[in-house]
Amino acid sequence: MAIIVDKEQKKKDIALATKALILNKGISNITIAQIAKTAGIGKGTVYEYFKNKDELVFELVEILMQEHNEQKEAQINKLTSTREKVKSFFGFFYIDEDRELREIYKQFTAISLNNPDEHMLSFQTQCYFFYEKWMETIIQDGIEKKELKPEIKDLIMGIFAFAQGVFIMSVTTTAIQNLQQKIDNQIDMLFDLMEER
Amino acid sequence: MAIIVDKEQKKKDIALATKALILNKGISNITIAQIAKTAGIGKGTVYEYFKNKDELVFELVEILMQEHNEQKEAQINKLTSTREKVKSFFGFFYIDEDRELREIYKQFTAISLNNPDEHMLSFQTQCYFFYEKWMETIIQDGIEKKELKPEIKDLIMGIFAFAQGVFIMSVTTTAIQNLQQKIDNQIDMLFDLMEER
DNA sequence: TTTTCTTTGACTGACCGTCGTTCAATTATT
DNA sequence: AATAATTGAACGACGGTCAGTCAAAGAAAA
Repeated sequence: MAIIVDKEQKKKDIALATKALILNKGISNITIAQIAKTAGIGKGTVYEYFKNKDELVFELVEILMQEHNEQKEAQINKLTSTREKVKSFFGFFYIDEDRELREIYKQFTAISLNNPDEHMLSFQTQCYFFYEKWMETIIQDGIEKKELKPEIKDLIMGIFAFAQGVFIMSVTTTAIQNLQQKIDNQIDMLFDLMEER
Repeated sequence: MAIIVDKEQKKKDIALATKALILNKGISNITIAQIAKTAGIGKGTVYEYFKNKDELVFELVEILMQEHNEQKEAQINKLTSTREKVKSFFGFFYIDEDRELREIYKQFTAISLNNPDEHMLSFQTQCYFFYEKWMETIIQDGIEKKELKPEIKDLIMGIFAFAQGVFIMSVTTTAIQNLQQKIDNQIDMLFDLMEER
């Protein structure tokens, strides 16, 4: 046999090595040559691990989202009120700590809109159901603690789409001045309607 | 003197000539050479009217959105109930007649996410405020007719973001089975809460 | 008025530089 | 020796540029 490298690990290493570059310039303004140089490898090697530039962003999204989910779960577990848990969850779209993932997510969304690639599509679908399930457990907990009316279930997933939509607007227009306020308001309105008193 | 062409008109002509191509293949999978050939002009001429490929999509969005707004306004004016007016408004995201604009809008959103170009940003911002104002007049009318409680004003713009978000999800995942149902449901829930009885 | 000259804007495609992608050669390891 | 991994030169496709061509139309001359 010969050298055996952990392909998955090296893929991650390359992606992480170019993270800063991608965050600062955007994947569409970077060349493969730059990527290779930054990662300290040859241009051809990039293609051993990635089909194309877009896949680099995909890999980064997967890595950062993994990290993010773990951190967020720990954060949310510290909270007691369901309202605060939900706000923390959607904090992704505005809190400073998540800025990097948010930037990558933005670029990833642009890629997804252009090329409905098989892998990316199924990944995004998995994410959707993962977050849906997660949110359900948070809400179910609130219902069982008699904090919330059961009808909230029908409405909570709407916040998902709302947050995503207003985030896109905040990037593509100059009309959204305070993203946090917009999202928190929506959550507050929902909870004001759905809290047991 | 020499030939004077209506630059604005010719720009529109070129954009419309390549509409089908852009709709079918997506702007990122088309070459300038193809565009020129399809429009029956030289490659250099394309650059007389457009800075780059992205601007072609921008031009198409402007043209089709103009048309769309006029048609939609006529449609909405035929309706009487505020709920139906709002549903018709957001029908943009799912009705078959708007498929072309929707496809272009999708590509335009991807472009906007990548390059926060000055002109596009201000165009999107204008659109945002235009639609906001339009929606306000529809809602105000409903309030004056005692169909709706005034509090609906705080909630209606949320539907905008929601619809945009769920539309993006319907493109980037396979989780959204029935977009129309999702949007109509949200509108119905809002109106059920906000109708005077 | 007719003819010729001059100017101008529109248009073009050959050309250039860049960049994504490939692959034959090389290196490293067992 | 055999195999895995790496590499960067080479290739080809594409976006964008620009020097030159052309047709229209006013200006000048006859």
